[in-house]
Order: sequence, then C-alpha cells, then structure tokens
Amino acid sequence: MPAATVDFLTTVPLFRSLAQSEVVAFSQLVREKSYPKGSVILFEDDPGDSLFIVRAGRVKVVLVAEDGREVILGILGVGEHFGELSLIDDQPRSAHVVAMEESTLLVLRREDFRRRVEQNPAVAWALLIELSRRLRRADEKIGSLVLLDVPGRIARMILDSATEGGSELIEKPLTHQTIAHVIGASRETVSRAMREFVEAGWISTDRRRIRITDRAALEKRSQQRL
Amino acid sequence: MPAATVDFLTTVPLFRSLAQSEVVAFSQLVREKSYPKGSVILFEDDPGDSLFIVRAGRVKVVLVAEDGREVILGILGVGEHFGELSLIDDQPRSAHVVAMEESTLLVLRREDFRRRVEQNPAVAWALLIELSRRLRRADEKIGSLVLLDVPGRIARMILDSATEGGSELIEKPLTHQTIAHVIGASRETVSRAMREFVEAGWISTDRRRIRITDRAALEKRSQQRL
DNA sequence: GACGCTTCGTGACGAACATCACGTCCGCGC
DNA sequence: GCGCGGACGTGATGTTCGTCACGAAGCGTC
Repeated sequence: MPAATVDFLTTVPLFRSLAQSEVVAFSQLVREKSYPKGSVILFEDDPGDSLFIVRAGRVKVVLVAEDGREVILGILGVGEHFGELSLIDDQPRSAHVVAMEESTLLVLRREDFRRRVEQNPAVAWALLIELSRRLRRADEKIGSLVLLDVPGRIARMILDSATEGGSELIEKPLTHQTIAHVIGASRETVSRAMREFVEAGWISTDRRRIRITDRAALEKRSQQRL
Repeated sequence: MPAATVDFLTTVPLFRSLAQSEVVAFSQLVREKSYPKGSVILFEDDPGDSLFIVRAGRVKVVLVAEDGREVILGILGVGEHFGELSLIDDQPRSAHVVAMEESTLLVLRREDFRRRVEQNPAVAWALLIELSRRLRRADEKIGSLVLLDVPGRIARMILDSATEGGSELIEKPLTHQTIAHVIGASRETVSRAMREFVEAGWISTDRRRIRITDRAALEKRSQQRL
C-alpha cells in the first residue's frame, strides 16, 4: 500500500485522532477500488459488509421510488465515508450509493472495522461524533422539507454548501436536476427559483458554480415561508 | 435511589448490556425530575449538558418555525432517551423537547455520561447502534416526505407505529393534529385521509386508537403515490 | 347535568408545485 | 464545421394541499 494512502487517511476526520503507527496499520487493511460515473456502488437492502471512504471523485446516496423518482440523501466528496451503519447494527443497507463521477474508493471489511473500533476508543468516539453530525443534518433536512417552501430550501442549501467550503463560492458544480433531487423539488421549479435569486441580486451563477452576493438576504429567505 | 430505578434502568436498551453492579452505580448518578404536560424540557440552541431518560409519560421532539408551525421529529415513550447528541459533540441542542403528558425523567449529567461511555465499550457500542437506528429512521422519513403524498405517509406511519408494538393495534392515542405534525401535513388533510382509510376498510378507529384491518392494502399504499 | 376545552368533520377557495411540452443553448466528438 | 446529447428556460395546465370558516361531538370538571 503506497505511502500516499497513509497520508490521505490521516486527513480523514475519522482517523485524525490516531497515532501514525495506527494509521499505517489501517492502511494495510483497505483495498482500493474504482467505479465509473453512474455505476452503483451499493444497493439498498443488500446485506452490506464494508465501509467505504471516498479517495477521489464524488458519490450520491439516494432513495428511489418505484416509479423512478429519486431523493438524494447526501453527496459525499473526498475524505467522506459511508456504509458504516450496516457494520454497526447488522441491518441491510438503507439506500443506494451511486458514483456521480469516475471515483475511487477505499474499502474496509467488517471484521477489520469492528476490531479497530472495539480496540480503539478514539475511533469509537470519532464515529459517535460523525453520526451525531449526520443526525443533526438529517433532522434539519426534515425541518426544511416541512417548514420551508422550495425557494427557502434552495436558499438554505446554497448557504450550507458555501459554509462547507467556507467561502462565498460553491466550487462543486451542481446541475439544477441534482439540486432538485436534493431538496425534493422538480427541476423546473429550481430553475425558476434560481432565476429569481439572480434577478434579486442574491447570487450570481456561472457554469454551474454559484457565488453568493447577498448572504443576509439568503439567510432571511431560508428561515421563513412567504 | 430506590431499587425500582435500578430495575427500570436494566430495561433500557442502552444499559442492557451492563452488569448489575454497573447499573447500580449508574442509578446513583441520576436525578429524577418531573414535568407537567406541555412544559418545555429543553430548548433548541441551548448549550445542553444532560442526557434524559423517560421514566414515565411521553415527550415530543419538535422543530418550530418563526410563524409557529411545527414538525414533530419524534415521540419518545418510557425507556427511550434523548439529549445525548449535545453530550457527544458539544453542539447546542438541535430541537425543543416538550412533555406531551405529565412525565418524569431521569437526568444524567455530561461528565458522568462521558466517563461511563469512555470506560465502558459496551455502552459506546450500544450508543452507536442507537444512533444508527435513528439515522435510518430519519432518512426514511426524508424519503417519505419527498416521495409519498399525505395518505401514503399516513399509511406508513400507521404501519410503523404498529410494528413497534408488534400488533395490529396502536395503543398510544394520537390526535389528528399530532399525526399531522409528525408527517408534515395539516390536521384537515389527515382527517380526510383517515376517513378514506376507514371507508376503504383498511383500518378502524376507536377513541384515537387505530386498528389495522387490511395490512396489505396499507403496505401497498405506503409505497406509491397515486 | 351544564359548561368549557379540545378534537374532529367538512365545505369552499386559493396558492404552490408537478407535469407536460416545447425551444434554446452549450460543450464535445467526429 | 456539423451533429448530438445533456442541461437549462419557460409557458400552459392540472392537482394536491394548506388555509379559512364553520359546526358538531367527545370529555373532564365543577
């Protein structure tokens, strides 16, 4: 396993608290695997016996209805991980995960994962923190679905994506269709709402990248329904 | 601390894996506190330094919009607990918790909780399992909000509540208004949809208790939009 | 039993969105 | 360049729900 993998692993929050030697040990246990754009990495209802860490690319976690409509529960970039739930509670996978771009992932098998968690309280604690973060985000999302209209949800999503990057610019290009799936709306409605934001001078757009030009207005809009 | 508290604690999933002596130790650390119906147990954005376990009664976890509309994120009964997120990640509380009935809670302070989790891997693991369960439910809820119409969400909620109790009967009485807050709909719409279910012969109702009479039909309805 | 409070039933109306159906633009490969 | 596919813009139309406005019915309390 190349040293680059070790360096990468130390940047992952889940392992940041580990000693260097521990990380090296970990790096021995993972396999690297790559997936072409659009390929399904794991299926809902599968038993599931691995944890995945995004090494390169981007993946989406999705629920799909019988008629094909979909919700995106999350978009994961480099350094983020998924699939730990099934390793923790032995339940089947709760959603599909699909590569949005050509992606390469690090795969860790159940037994190796469990052993590490059980032997290393720091990892268990980091996991607890990570699950807490996700739970808060999920609850927030439920709140925004019920309490906000579509423009409000878009405003909130823009602010979220921006604070992740820390800046006023959203780097990762998102299509209107993708945004629609994330916030639970139709592509057309997203199109119209975004045009209004641009016309109001709250954001500017350029080739699928969004720049916030009036954060205060967006914040206000993301807190109430009109 | 009365022996009854020890007996009770052993029935809580979070502590079920502990030795009797451990539980006794734990029972020394909790205070009992009771809240009248409607009182707010904790507020969103508060710093938060305690974990609560429901000893008697029922509480709801809610988000409230500026204009007063609310979403119920969860209803917790005897043996369930809340407030651990803030103890894990030191973030403020993410929602309000309100007593739905006269309720008595066991309160555990941050330091006592942390010490126990750190010293006892079994507790940490039980916590991970519990958070996983909640995360799955939250994601499911997001899916149902986006993919299902109101009757579909009601059908799903009825099935959920029933499998919890394991039977065809939902014991805990819920008002239409409460159901509406849980599934993100208006009271009137819930009223109308439930009448349709009764007329279709899928359920029967009697003083806020619901009995499932055609589980298959409900299951079908909870999977598609019409 | 009579009062009040909460819950429920139901009609009428409008607003927010999804859906359908196009047309246009842009990047990319040949 | 030309053609092609994917993303976006936009109008027209319909449907689901929320909202408002009642009245009726349960239920605990004095």
